[in-house]
Amino acid sequence: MQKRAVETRNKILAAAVELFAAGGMKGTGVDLIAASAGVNKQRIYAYFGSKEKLFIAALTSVFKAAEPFSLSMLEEAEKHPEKLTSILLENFLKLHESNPCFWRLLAWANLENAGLLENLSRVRSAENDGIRKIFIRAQKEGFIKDVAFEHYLFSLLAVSWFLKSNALTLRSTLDFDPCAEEFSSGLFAALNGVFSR
Amino acid sequence: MQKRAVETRNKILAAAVELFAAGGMKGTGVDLIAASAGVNKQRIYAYFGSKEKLFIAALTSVFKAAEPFSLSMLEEAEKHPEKLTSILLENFLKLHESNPCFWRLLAWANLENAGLLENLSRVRSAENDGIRKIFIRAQKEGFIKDVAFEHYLFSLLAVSWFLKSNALTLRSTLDFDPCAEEFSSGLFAALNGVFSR
DNA sequence: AAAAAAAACAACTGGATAGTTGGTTTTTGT
DNA sequence: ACAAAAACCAACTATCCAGTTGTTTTTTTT
Repeated sequence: MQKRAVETRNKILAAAVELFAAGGMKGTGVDLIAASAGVNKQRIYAYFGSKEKLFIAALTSVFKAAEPFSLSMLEEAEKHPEKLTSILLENFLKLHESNPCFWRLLAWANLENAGLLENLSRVRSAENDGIRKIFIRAQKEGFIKDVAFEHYLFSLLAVSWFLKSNALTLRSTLDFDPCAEEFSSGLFAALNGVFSR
Repeated sequence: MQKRAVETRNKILAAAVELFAAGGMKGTGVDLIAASAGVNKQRIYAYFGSKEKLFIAALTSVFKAAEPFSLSMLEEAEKHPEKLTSILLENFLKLHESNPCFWRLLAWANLENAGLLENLSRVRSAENDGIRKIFIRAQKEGFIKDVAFEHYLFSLLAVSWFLKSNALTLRSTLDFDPCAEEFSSGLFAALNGVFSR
């Protein structure tokens, strides 16, 4: 594949990420993606085969884009194991905010394309292993309560996810505003507290 | 409106809840809903006006259906304030499992129809006030750590939601299985622990 | 400069689907 | 029994959209 081909492929992928994140798979037309990428329609079929395959490509693409983030996070956590919980939460949230397509694409996939999620493989398992090591060290050094790593990680992922995915519903259902910056910072501090010994 | 009319209206609503939960709004045809309800198509337009209005009706319907659940939960928590955390978590999860359309419809709405969520009003704020009272009592009696109620409730809602909404993605991303029953029970016990004094 | 790859243009197929319309039948209240 | 409400049937419009095809133009490689 020539350079130009790679470029147009990337243009398509970028547009697909953006538009699929906004409208989901059923809600986004192939013609729209082509137009938005400034590319002819058949290029999509030439490079991706079908709308569904393009969606999968978009999904794995945002997954990979989220990786480099985690390295700097691990370094920071290594230096301050006593703040592990809030460091993780803040970075998960930052990841969501710097890459707004991530949670939406993932949420769409969970609803629309439950079947094709198995192919995602465990891209992130390396990162999770990194977190686990620090977690165990922090636990041994007495900074963190005696809970299983799985339960710990799951809770933090859940909180940061929920903060983004259900903000709208919660705002109208609860009597406090989870979108406010002071809410998330307070929440992170509180969780850091409860997980500390 | 006569009895029969109410019945067909309900048949339509029930089918809509089921099908919209499965396929979302864009992914579910009006003809399909009509067929599944065993009802003629125009009845839908006669009683609901449009597909979108039917969706809103379906959404508010599952919201109301989730209410009676919370009363028995509050009674249970009242008796065992020291187990408040796991009681809440178990009941949130039970609510999701006994009403599988709830989280899916809500998730669809968060993605597809962000705009129309404001009308949901605070159906559940009464329940939340009930939980808050017990929480504060449990805190005064020394069962629960010194965290704000908002942060506490939010974390529990997040965990129980995440358990359902992202089960598929997590299964292929993490190296443990959040769908397993022993995972959720372990998780609940762990959280009950960390929030206890 | 010629061959090959990449991309564009444009029109088309076929299927699905929201919402409408007009006429007929069944059920229900009185 | 009769009138009104409820429901059915069925065809129709208009539109949108995934995927295809054939042809022509541009770019790259050699």
